[in-house]
Amino acid sequence: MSKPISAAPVLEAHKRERRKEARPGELLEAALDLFVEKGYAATRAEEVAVRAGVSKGTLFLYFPSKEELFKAVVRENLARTVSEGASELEVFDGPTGELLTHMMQQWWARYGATKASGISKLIISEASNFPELARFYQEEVVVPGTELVRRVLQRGIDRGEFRPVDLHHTVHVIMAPLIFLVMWKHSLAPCCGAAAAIDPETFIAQHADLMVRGLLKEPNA
Amino acid sequence: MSKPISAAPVLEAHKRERRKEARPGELLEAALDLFVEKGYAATRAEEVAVRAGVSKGTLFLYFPSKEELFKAVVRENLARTVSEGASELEVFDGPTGELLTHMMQQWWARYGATKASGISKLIISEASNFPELARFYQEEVVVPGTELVRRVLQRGIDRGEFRPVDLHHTVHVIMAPLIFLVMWKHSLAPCCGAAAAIDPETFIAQHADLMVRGLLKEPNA
Amino acid sequence: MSKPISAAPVLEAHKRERRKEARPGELLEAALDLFVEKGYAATRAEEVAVRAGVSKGTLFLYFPSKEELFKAVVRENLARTVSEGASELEVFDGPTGELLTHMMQQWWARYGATKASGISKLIISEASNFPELARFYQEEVVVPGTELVRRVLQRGIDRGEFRPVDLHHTVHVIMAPLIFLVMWKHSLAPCCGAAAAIDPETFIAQHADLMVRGLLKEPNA
Amino acid sequence: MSKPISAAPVLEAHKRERRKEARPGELLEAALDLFVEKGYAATRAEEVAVRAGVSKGTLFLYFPSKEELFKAVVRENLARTVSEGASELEVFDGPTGELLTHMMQQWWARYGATKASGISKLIISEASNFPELARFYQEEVVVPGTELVRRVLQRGIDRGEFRPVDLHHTVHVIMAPLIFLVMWKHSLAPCCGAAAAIDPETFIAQHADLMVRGLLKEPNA
DNA sequence: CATGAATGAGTGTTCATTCAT
DNA sequence: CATGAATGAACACTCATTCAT
Repeated sequence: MSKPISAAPVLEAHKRERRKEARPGELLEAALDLFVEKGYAATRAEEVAVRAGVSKGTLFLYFPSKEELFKAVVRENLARTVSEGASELEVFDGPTGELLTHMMQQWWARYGATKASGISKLIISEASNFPELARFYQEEVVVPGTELVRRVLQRGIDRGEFRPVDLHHTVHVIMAPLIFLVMWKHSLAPCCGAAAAIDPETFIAQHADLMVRGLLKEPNA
Repeated sequence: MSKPISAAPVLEAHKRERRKEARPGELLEAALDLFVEKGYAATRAEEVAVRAGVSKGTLFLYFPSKEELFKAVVRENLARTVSEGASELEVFDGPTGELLTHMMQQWWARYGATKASGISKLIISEASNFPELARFYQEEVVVPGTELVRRVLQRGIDRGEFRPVDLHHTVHVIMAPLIFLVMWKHSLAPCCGAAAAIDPETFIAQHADLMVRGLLKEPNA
Repeated sequence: MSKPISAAPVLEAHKRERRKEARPGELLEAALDLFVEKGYAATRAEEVAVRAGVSKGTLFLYFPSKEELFKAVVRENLARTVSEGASELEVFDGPTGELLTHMMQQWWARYGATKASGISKLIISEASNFPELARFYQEEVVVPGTELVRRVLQRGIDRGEFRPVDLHHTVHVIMAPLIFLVMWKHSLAPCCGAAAAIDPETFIAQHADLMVRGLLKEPNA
Repeated sequence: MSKPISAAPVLEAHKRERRKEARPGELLEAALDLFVEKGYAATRAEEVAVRAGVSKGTLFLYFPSKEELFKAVVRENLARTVSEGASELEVFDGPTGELLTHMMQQWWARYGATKASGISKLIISEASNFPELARFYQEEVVVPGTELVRRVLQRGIDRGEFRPVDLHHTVHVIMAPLIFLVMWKHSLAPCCGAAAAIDPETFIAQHADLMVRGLLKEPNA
């Protein structure tokens, strides 16, 4: 009952730190982790707060509702994605097949391999519950992404490297395995044994190789 | 079969001629629809019951819990998928490129285009919350499916039609756009405008064409 | 730890009684009690449920929200009030002073003295938080009530018993002490000592006497 | 008073020339407004602080809790009310009917019409949740107020102007419409259309006229 | 067997109150 | 003294599950 006269630093767990600037970011990161890991519904607001090192109340200090938090997570992580690869296209000077291969590898390295790729899985999983977000994703990510690939294909055709193809569907055929890879990584990959494991780099290399061979006018090499 | 001559209310009999043995099936169908459309968490047990035309209590008479209902939905629909295409491979006698193309088209017609494809979306969306199901799906669907494709590829290589390739990853590259198509159909497709719409048959045709061209030793014809 | 082999009737508290018909009424009554006693905000939904002998969930089975419960309580109890005194006016044949006195006494006996009068206090206390209800009360209770009194005054004037007066304000002057009585009963009365207590019947008698004397052309008797 | 010749930001000084001693008063005023307008529970502490132009923390620097703030608001405003009309009675020399009428008009002008009258509404609305305040109000306001009116009535009777009446209840009958007027002003008045509006001065004049006529021995004039 | 009224643990959200700065 | 970021107890409401009928 009597306090020990120990001089030990009793550093309290709850420091009530004050750092308004950092909080939203910390919360968004925690939320991204949990939403990706467990899905929107299975993630409790308090969990997010705790993982971010704050109390439940603090979460609602920065985001008016769980739904808004979710939307913020999506917007935050999509912003980075958009228009990163566009610059590659402009400066590249080699054969289009190499450009296409390079861009796919870059996409994986810069997005697919990162935690942020979880939001693609998230959007697709929760699309029906958040149609507004689905449309947002469609317009802000899918459309620009498709457009980018379309321009690469057009470049190949214009330069006489690629056969003329149904641009619209070919674009999706090129992107589909990339999206698949992200979905896989965030769903079945953690559950399936090492035997069935997919190595992303090899997978993309193989996909790129097949695509380019299929597109080239003269697949001689 | 013969009507009783009693004056008792006979109206009821007509309204519900539902055979009781069909109950579980009707519940599973209703559940599949709703789980696919809204996800596991966002689907309420009562909704399923109502759509199946029974009361809430009846649902729990056949399935001990919502979770078990979910698992049953998955197991039920997985059964249909497995081992349908195997027979095609045995009897087919033409070039492997045509076989591959044919099998992809059949897969879409018999599975992808049906409501049952929703369980692929379901599994992938809920994998982290139901790892047991994910593993089940992996073993019962993914592994046999990949095995099937692998054998087709092997056939092409053995017959000297296809180049020798990294079988493991090529198999996934071939399947990825199919899975993508299913996910797309059950997530973003309902939200995106007609302009960005994907026509499954064309998409698969284009995919198959590119794959086969990429695989063939002599892609002349 | 071991159960006694007593044969005593263990009648369980939670009988899970099934009586859908009665529930809304029971809940409304419990809610009326508590809202009147503690106000809208200070009354917890679960309290209402418990007092009605059901669980929290059951309350929301019958009323979609606490606010709707509140509105239902108001509507339920106001329905009785309206248009009860109208009939008196039609059949009465004596002097208008007596009619007025009689109606005031009846109003107290049939409404003021009952638990339902608490909703008048409720409305007035919560008017700013439920403007919709305030308007409802204004239109459904205040307006018809004033109209009734106005007709009584007009009768007195038409028959040459009362002086011609400012009808609009006189009506309110007549009703004000009645409303006051209800407010008093549900606010300060429970707190003030017996010395300051107001006897409703005497209060109304005195009020009626003064009013009638003030209205009569020839206050001789 | 003289500006420093420094180049330092001087803008701040102008914006907030608020003297610190005035804080509690400003908080009480803001609180009175909000409590009257929205009730105790529906008024958030931060709202009060914001309206008073200070931060949330400052409020709790001056008042240990929301409840104490509420009590302070009541006590503060009750002080003004008490013992204002007593002096009138002493010096007035005319007929008691005129005195009574005059006092009622004065009460409205000096209390009823002011924001302070809101506390009467407040007390009555929250009496059950703050019985201590109710008793306080009863003793400090109601009892002295009643006593004052009683003395006026007694004066009228003693001077042979008024009939002998039941003093206790008559006093309340006289005060009731005044209290009603205050309640009305702070509850239904803001919601009801102009048609049903009550003009306080006319209302009080009519009430006074009827009272005096009802009390006078010879209501001839 | 089937029903649907009833339950209560669980979750999102609010807000009075605290305290490091 | 003043601030406002942080807290956490409290409450409205949901929904899977139970069980008397």
